[in-house]
Amino acid sequence: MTTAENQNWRSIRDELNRRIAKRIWLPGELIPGEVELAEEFGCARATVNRALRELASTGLLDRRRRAGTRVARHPVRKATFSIPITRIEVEDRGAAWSHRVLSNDRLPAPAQVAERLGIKPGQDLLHQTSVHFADREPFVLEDRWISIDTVPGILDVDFSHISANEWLVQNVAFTRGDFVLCAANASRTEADILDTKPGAALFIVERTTWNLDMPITSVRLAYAPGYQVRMEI
Amino acid sequence: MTTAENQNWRSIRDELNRRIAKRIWLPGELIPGEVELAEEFGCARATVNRALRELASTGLLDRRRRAGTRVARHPVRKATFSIPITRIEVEDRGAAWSHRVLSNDRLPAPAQVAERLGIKPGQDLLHQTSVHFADREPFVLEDRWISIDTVPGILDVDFSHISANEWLVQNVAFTRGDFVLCAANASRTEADILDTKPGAALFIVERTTWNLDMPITSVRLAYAPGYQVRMEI
DNA sequence: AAGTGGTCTAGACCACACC
DNA sequence: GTGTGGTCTAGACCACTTC
Repeated sequence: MTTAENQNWRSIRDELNRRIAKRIWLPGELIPGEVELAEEFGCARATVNRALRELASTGLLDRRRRAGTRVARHPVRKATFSIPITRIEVEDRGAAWSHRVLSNDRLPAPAQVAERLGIKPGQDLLHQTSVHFADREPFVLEDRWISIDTVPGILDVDFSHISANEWLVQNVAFTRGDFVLCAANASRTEADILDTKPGAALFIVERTTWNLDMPITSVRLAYAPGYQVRMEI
Repeated sequence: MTTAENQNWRSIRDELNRRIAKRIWLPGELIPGEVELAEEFGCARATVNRALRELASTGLLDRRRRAGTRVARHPVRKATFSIPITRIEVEDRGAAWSHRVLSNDRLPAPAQVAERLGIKPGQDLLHQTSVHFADREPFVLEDRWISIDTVPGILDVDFSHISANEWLVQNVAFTRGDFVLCAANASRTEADILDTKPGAALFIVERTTWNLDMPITSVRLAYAPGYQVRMEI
């Protein structure tokens, strides 16, 4: 019965994955329990558990106490989407990064921004707009609101060499973030800044982050045409 | 030293997360080893290991043998991006789903499609274009190439009630996928189909999937204006 | 060489969900 | 009640990396 000893959890995961891929186990089907699989693979139950947990975390299996483990009927697979520092994102593309601050003002929070951050409208925030460049070509336009309450140090930062993005990432940890991805036509102003035509399709990322329920920043990133996000599963 | 017994790995994870968020441990700093943390929390090393592994998997910690565990300097955090069945995506928005097949032809693979799928140009594929509707409003335009070799059954499917998307998800497991997200201006044809104006900014998803190195399908999804992808960390 | 994380074991008890 | 997964333990050996 034991066909292979010295299995590690990865090889067990791969074998179970194969059985799902090859439809040896059909969607919705109950698969053997941890104890039975441990016997089959000649390993401890904890090792099988590790493999099953990984597959469940990618959406391939549904696990419930008492009910057992089933192959997911609607395999809503999950891909990871990473949030890099813009400077590093540019440099990873083999380009030289630079940036320019367009505006930097203390302003009361507009209603929409206050709602996103979960604060009272009118609270003092730092509003900054800036452009990041890749080899002198506009790369992304950043429109950012920062909570002065949470991040008082932001008022003393010299933004000539470090962007608000990178300063925040390095100086303020965040525990929670909301993200919205969408597409939008460039306004005249955006087109001018990004060196494109009004109406050009821009990839937009809106990101709001908190640190333990303290709002940090809400930012809208408008990427120059041609920008792509790549992911793998 | 032991401040709390009966800790589970989640509470240990949360406590370590708090120390990172509060900058008790600074970015780049070496944190105590597993043995030491296990003593502090009064639990087994494996329990601490579980908590540390979770934090490392979200990008908050960098772990290396011999070198120890450090707080990530550039916390490239990861969000999960799920790949739903379009029908379910529409219904989750409280709308009624329907779809219409615009074309369905056996064609030799164009070079670009062949390259994406990793097959020889000219190989026979099924090319299908279709529109999904949400409450009779165009939702997404789908341009799909399917490998007949890998999925011969696709030729016998009645697409009047099930979309290729859903049929494939339910009938062909996939083990690997590439995704590209970007924005594009609607062509005249796309605008007509999606009931918008030429030039409108469309959110584009290009997705290619394989099952154990057998190519399944490559699809380009052009979402009607207003579409957003939401994620949380 | 030595210290760190990576993994595995054998066993145990618990929580939950279905009976 | 009862069976399943969820978690924990105490110990062990291994793999990798830095010294």
